[in-house]
Parts: sequence; structure tokens; C-alpha cells
Amino acid sequence: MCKSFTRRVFLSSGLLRSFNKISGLVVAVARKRVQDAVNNYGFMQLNKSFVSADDVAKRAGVSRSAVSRTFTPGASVSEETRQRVMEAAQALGYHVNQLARGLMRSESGIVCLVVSELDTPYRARLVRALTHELQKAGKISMLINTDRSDRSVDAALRQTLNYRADASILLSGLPDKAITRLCLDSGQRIVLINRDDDIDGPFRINLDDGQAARVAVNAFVRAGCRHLAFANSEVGTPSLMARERGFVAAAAEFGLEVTVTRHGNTVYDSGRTIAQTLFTGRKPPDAVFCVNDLMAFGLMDGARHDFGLRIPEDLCVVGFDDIEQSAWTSYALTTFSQPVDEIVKSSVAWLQREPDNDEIRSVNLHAPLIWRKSIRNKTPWA
Amino acid sequence: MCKSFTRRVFLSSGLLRSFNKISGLVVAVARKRVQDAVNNYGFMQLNKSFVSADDVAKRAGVSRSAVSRTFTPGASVSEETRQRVMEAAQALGYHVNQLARGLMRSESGIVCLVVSELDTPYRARLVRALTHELQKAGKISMLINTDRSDRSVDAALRQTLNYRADASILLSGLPDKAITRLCLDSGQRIVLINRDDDIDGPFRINLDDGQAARVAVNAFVRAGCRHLAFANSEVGTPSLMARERGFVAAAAEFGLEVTVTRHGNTVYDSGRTIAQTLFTGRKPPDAVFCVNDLMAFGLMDGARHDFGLRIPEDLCVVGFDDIEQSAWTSYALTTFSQPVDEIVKSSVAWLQREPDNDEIRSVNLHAPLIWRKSIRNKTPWA
DNA sequence: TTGTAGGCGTTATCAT
DNA sequence: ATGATAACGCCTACAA
Repeated sequence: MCKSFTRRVFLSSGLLRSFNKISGLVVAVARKRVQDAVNNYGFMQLNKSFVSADDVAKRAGVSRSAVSRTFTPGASVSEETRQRVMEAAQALGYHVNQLARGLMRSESGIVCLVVSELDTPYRARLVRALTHELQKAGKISMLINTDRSDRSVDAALRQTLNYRADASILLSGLPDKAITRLCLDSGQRIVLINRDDDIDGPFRINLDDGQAARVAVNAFVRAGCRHLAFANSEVGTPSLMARERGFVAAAAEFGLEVTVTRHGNTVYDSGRTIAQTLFTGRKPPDAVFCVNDLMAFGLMDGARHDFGLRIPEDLCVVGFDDIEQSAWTSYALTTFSQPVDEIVKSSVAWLQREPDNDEIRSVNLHAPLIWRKSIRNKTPWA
Repeated sequence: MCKSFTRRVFLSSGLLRSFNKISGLVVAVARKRVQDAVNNYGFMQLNKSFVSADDVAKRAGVSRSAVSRTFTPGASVSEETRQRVMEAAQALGYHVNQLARGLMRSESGIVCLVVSELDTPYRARLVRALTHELQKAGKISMLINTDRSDRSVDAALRQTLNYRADASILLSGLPDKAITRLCLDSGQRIVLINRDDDIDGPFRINLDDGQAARVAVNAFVRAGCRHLAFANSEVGTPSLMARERGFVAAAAEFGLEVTVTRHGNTVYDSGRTIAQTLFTGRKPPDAVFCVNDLMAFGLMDGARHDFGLRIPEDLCVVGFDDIEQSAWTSYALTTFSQPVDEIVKSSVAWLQREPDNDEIRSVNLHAPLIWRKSIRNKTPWA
């Protein structure tokens, strides 16, 4: 018999079974109710009804265990019973109840994605790729939005603990370090993307920001730029700061100074504001490395519209992320490409390893420079 | 005692309890192993260990039921026991196991978001807002990526059934109608956003596309445009087609013909391609309504760069969605705004209603026109 | 209000 | 290879 969750219409099957032992009459009544419901809703349209392994077992004439084994990859079942079970399952529309399975096994199959500002192009792309890859690996993703710093964030993160998530992937945001610890202690595997926290235990994925910054300086120098500037936000994420430090250091090797500006969030408007600051100053730059494509767009729009500068003739710009908009003709931004595929692949691969092999703990990926039209010399090293 | 899931290090507590009944000696051995593990991992750092309601009950000196009731909103517990339970729970770090709870209750607290092309700005914004609102409502979101039309999509959607999700919100993509039915029959509540499927049962949210199209025509006419065009993709989503039909119909009322073009997906490149077609034709338009902001950007870039057209002097453009980029200076696109907040609020509100009150089944929301600089007359009706 | 008992759907264990 | 049985952690009558 199928089980029904609906409270108003039927007796719950639990109750039904209890009655079963007491009196045949009551059972008959209960059956009638079910029949009525079936008539109301049409054939086999019971509200919120699920088929259990027990049902399948009965129909196939085997034990629950046989059913369980049929749906467990590494188990030993004879081909014949396997066939019969599958057939019965098909007919009844049976699917393993992951809630119950998760209760028994150590893994629930749930991976939780912790994200803030999901509508940022780069984040959205990453989440899209991650969910896809996780699905291919048979995992399901839970999305935790850490936008507001209310307590709702902590609550949500705790939720994933309550659902016994196997792992968490932290893309951004600032979940309390204590909660990260809690997840870790609960046996979750944790992946940190572009967040250089000093906690031990998670798998950390970072880009070689320093090297990228050096490449940017090189490109600018070869284009004949002399007045370098760096456009940063005030967010202060480790990876953002690494780009800044790297740029300043590499410029110093050429004997060049860098005008460093920081403003607001890492978004378009901040770039726009920085353009105002930079080009009204007494030493306007002829090259700007923006910590982010979004800021680069704002800076470019400001330079062009408010100051009539031509890019790349009067001003060279380099960004970071290579989001979709960078390829749009209005910007044609030369920028560093986030190796999204590599990030995703290595994350999921690590999640699938046995927790014992603790060799690798972090990975440093390379972000190649994508040449478009915001720097003068298209081929720097010919 | 805390329960441990790790297989390699400890005996499982289940085993431990069985032994408990057989021999005191074995128990002692098991305890010692646990102690060793504690020493290896540090204090209270057991691997994947969770506290159960039983543990809390023992510590608080009450029954399991009392603990359960304490964490069930509508239950009757005396203030005193409640206090003691909470205290014990705090000390032990107890959290309700939602997996087990979902097994008993009719609701799992899981809402599943079905999305394709998540990195589209509008989609990303919607998902961000949805997750936030759902979290506020105490729900947790599962993300289903329907990008590839492999069977992996169906598999993923089925997964949410297996996790007994309370509801699904379909933003896009083309999940098999049969599976939508399956979800419905399993008692899931379903919300359809901008997908005018003809299935009965789900809650449907749509925009008044026809009216928006009429407003667009009005705006063009008042700007003195005579040669109207409509830029569409070949995707053929109901809402996209509604905009097209509405635009053509409204133009007809003014005795104006519309050049309708459809190309590829609803993205930037398609707009670019359509610009080529439109402006090399023998009757180039002076006004284009793009079904989508992304296509509008492509069209604008094409018109400006490849044909030297000025916007809005030579060409007026209107888009749809009002994504972040529309406000960027390079585009300053006049466009219809997706009422994301209303969409999200009404979705979540409907999900929280009792399934019985079947009054409302669909909602039609208004998309206001946001005036920027891609149409000549800024104030059409003064 | 509280404790007891039984069941939710699954898997792991142990005999056979 | 198969079946019975005992967990997993929780909820909910029911009786006290």
C-alpha cells in the first residue's frame, strides 16, 4: 500500500496499521475512505503519496533487503531478482527516499553552496558550473544566501548542518568563522574558493593573483604607459589585496609608482567614482589595472563620457574575471580569465576523494590574460 | 553519548549498544577506543559526530518526547522543562536532524529551484532574491540546473522528489512535462514564473507583456519614429512571443508595420546579428523593441560600431528586464523593469498558504517602463 | 504536562 | 545470494 502524508483526507497509514491489529471493521472503513479519495482525485492520484521499498518488495515477491541491494551500487544481487525488483519499482514508480537513506548512511548527498551577491556575473557563472558538475557527480546542491549579515545567515548555514550536508563550498560572503569550524567538526568537507582563510582543514582554491598583476604591469609598460594606477574596492578580500600588492611590487621593479585608489564595493559604480578621482587629480594615469571587470567598466565609462578619453589611445585598462560583458564591443576589455572549469573540476574532484588521503590541501590556478582592445600593443611578447 | 558515523576509527554506536547488552567488558574496550580517538583529534573533535535528542534528554533528565516538543513550535511544554532542555541542548550542541524530521512530518522544509542559464543577469537576480526570501521564511533551497538537456536534468528533478521537497519553483528550462506532473502528484506545490504552461495545479506568475508592448509602441510614436522593428530570439517562450504579438498589434493600431526578426538565443550576440540584418536591409528601422536587454545591448553595439548610428538621435531602442547593465552609461537603456520583488514575495507567500484555499491560481504583474536615454522624448505623456 | 510505545523508510549485520 | 532484524533520529498518538 502507498503511504499518504495528507492529514485532512485520509487516516495516516500508521494509524491504519494500528487499527489493523485491533479490528477488521475499522480497516474496512479506512479502506473506503481511501477509495473515496481515489475517486475524487482520479486513478492513482493520491495526494503526496510515495511508494516504499516494502511495497516494491511485496510486488516483486522478495524481501526489503533485496530491494535495498538492487538500488545500492556495490551490493550483490542475482541478476534475476534484480530484474524483478526493477520491474516492480518501475510499475509502482518507486524511488529511494534520500531522507531515510541519509539517516542510515554517513552521506546525505547534499552539498551546500554558500554565496553572497549571487547576481554578480562571475559568481553566477561559478554557481552555474558548480551545480552542473555536482549533478553529474550525483550530488544535489543547497544554496545558502549570505547577503544580509543578519542572523538569518547563520541560521541558514546551520540548516545545512541539520540536513547533514556532506560538504560546503564557500564562494564568498563572510560566514562566521565559528560556524565554519562547526561544519568542519561535524565532518563536513569544506572548499574555500578565493578566500584565503587561515583555518586548517578545508581545501583552498586560489588564483595566482601576484603573477597576474605582474603580467598586467608588463603589458602596460610595453604599451608605453608611464603613470600607473590601481582601482580597488574597500572590501579587502585576500585575493583583491593580493592583486593590489602584486601590482605595486611589479611596478616598483620598473621604477614606476602606482596611484592606488580604493572605493566602496567591487562594482560598476565604484569604478565610475574612481574615474572621477583619478582624472581630476593632478597626475592622471595613462593605465589602470582594475581589480575586477565590473569596476573596469565603470572606470571606462567615466573616462570616456566625463573626460572624453579614448581607450586605448589615451588610456589603457585591464580588468579581472573575464565576465561575459568584457567581450561586448562597447568595452572589449583586456582582462584576466577566471579558470572556472578548473575551479569547478578540482572542487568536485576533491569532494569525491576519500577524506583520509590528506595530501593536497590547496591549489593555485593560473589566470591567463585575454587580449582584447583596451591595451594598445596587442602582442606584448612577439 | 554522541554518535559517530566514521567507520574506520570507531565502532558504530549501534554496534556499541548491542555489545552493551552482552558484555560489560566489551563496552569498556569500546570506550577506550573512543578515548583514543578523542586524544588523536583533540577535545570533543570527534569526526562527523552528532548529538541526538536522546543525549539531550538524558542530560536534562527528561524524556525524548520532551526534547522533541521543545523544538516543535506549537507543542505544549512547561516553561521549566523547556528551560532545562534548551540548556542541555546548548551545552551538547544539539540540532534537530531535519532528515529524520522530514521522514515523519509531511514537510521537509526544502524548496527546489529549477533554473537554466543561471548566469543570465535576470535569472541570477531572481534566484538571489528567491533564496533570500525563502531563508527568511525558514525554508532552504535546492538548486536544480537544467542547462543540458541530457537525462541528467530529469534525474536531478527526480532527486528533489527523493528528498521530499515541499515545493518547486520553475524559473526556466524545459523539464519534461511528465515530470512536472509527477512532482504535482507527489504533493509538491509548484510555482511557474514566466512559463505559461497549460498544466493545471501550479501557481503561475506572468507579466503583462501585451500592455508593455503597447507602451513601447506609444513611446516610439511620440518620439516620431515611423519604421518599427522587433528583435526576438528563436526560443519561442510564451512570454517572448506575447511581447512580439503585442508589439505588432499595437503598431497596427497606428497603421504602422513592424519588421520582425528572430535569431538564435536571447543573448547579446543575437542582437548583434539582428543589427546586421536590420541595417543592411532596404528599409532600416528608426526604432527597435528588443525582447530582452541583452539583445538590446548587442543591437546597440552593432548599430553604433558597424553602422555609425547615434542613439537616440538616429535610432530609438527599448529593452526588457532592466538588468543592472541597462543603467551603465554606455547603454543607458530605456527598458521595462521586471518586478522581481513582487514576483518573489507572491511566490513565497503562495507557498506558505494552506494548500486547501485554491482561490488564486495565477497572477499578472505589471512591468513599468524605466526611462533612460535610448528614446528621444523623455516625457511621452506630459 | 509528561512519559511510553510504535512507526517513518532505509541500510547494515548476521545467519542461512 | 537472500531474508530477518536491529538500528538511524525523530514525531505523535495514547495513557497516565
